[in-house]
Amino acid sequence: MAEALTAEAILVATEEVLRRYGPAKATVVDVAKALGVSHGSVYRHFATKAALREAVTRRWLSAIHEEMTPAFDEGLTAAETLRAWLRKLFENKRRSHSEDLELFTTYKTLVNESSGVVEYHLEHLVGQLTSIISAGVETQEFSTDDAARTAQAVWDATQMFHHPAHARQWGSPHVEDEFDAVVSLVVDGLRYNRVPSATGDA
Amino acid sequence: MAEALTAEAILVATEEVLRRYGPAKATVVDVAKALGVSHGSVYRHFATKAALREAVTRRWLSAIHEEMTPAFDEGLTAAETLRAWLRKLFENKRRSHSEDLELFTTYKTLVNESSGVVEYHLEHLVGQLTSIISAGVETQEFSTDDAARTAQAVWDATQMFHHPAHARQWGSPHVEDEFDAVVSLVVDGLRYNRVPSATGDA
DNA sequence: GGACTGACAGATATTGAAATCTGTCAGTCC
DNA sequence: GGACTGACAGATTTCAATATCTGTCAGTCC
Repeated sequence: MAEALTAEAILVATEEVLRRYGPAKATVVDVAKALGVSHGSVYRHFATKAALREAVTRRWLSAIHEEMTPAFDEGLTAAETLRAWLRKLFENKRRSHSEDLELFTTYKTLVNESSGVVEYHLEHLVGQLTSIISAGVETQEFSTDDAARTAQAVWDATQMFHHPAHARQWGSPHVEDEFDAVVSLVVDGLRYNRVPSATGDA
Repeated sequence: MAEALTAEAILVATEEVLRRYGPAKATVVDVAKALGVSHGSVYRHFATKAALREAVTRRWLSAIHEEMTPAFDEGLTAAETLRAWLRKLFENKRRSHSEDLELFTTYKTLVNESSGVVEYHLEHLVGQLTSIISAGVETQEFSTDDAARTAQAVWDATQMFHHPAHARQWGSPHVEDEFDAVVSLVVDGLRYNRVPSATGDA
């Protein structure tokens, strides 16, 4: 008798099937075939096809979490840490988009299917941003009375460079400059050493 | 004999047909039927179906241009003018999205079909932003060495509040707060009265 | 007895023949 | 003679039959 069928093995096989056939064509029967079992066996580990896909999505997103965990290098200012984090996120997205567009599209589809998982993922990343900003507030480099709210604002302001809806622009020769311009604008907005404006706005 | 068939009349009829049937079902034959002419007549004014749709798109976008022309009220600071302009854009988009989702979706489809028209539209709006920012630089309220580049950055940073890909979030109870947070962050980034940061970032 | 199979019902997707649409143009009508 | 028509060819879409897939479960096999 072969090794026992594990959830892990099913997830690996599902990823492979998704990669080969794409999200529209990948079936539970294909996954079972790839594993050399009947498709009924797959259902002993995952209640539905949707649950199986969601597990794959969760797996993929948690890899991003690890990859993105911010490095608080002692020699770096908060602005540098923030800039590096945003750049790493952008580079990762852009690379996976340009190097394997098909797979990128596949995961985009999966992610759209399970909004709950995405929400958690986004909260996690904004949480990482919050910790970077909080560290900057601690050293009086940044100023904000609500780090979480400001982190969300930084996230929102940089959507162009991580939200897949904007992926088409990632190939443009101007993106690089636009990224720098937006990040600079945002970092300037965060800075502490600012004299109160003479003409405050409502 | 009835009035002569004009391009204008065809555009109006096309808008109506698009509204009723949606972009997928609206045909040139439908437009001709609505006008009481043969579909061959429509082709005397528009070379292809795509050209007809593009003309409708152009018409719709230029209405937005007029609506968005910024009001340089003497009593307002540049920050207030900028904030008001961004808010008006957001409110318009949000309203047309919530009040007639079907029509909003229809125009989203049309816009995706003719990328050239959109590019011009975006350039026009960023141009309006540029004039607002330039005015702020003139009064020393804002600081930038390249108003056009900065305007593009402001546009990019506020994508969440005007790009249709983010429309789903416009219904969330948090959007209002997120809009304020992003705009405040951006306006802070633009301000002139800033002491050079002690620890500049690379 | 617990992991697995495979046949099954209802739901979903595929396919190809028939219908409709796009774009053209010779001909009709003031 | 210029605005318009309507029949036409090729491209696209629709629709219904057919095939495949999802999820279940009674039964098989160590």
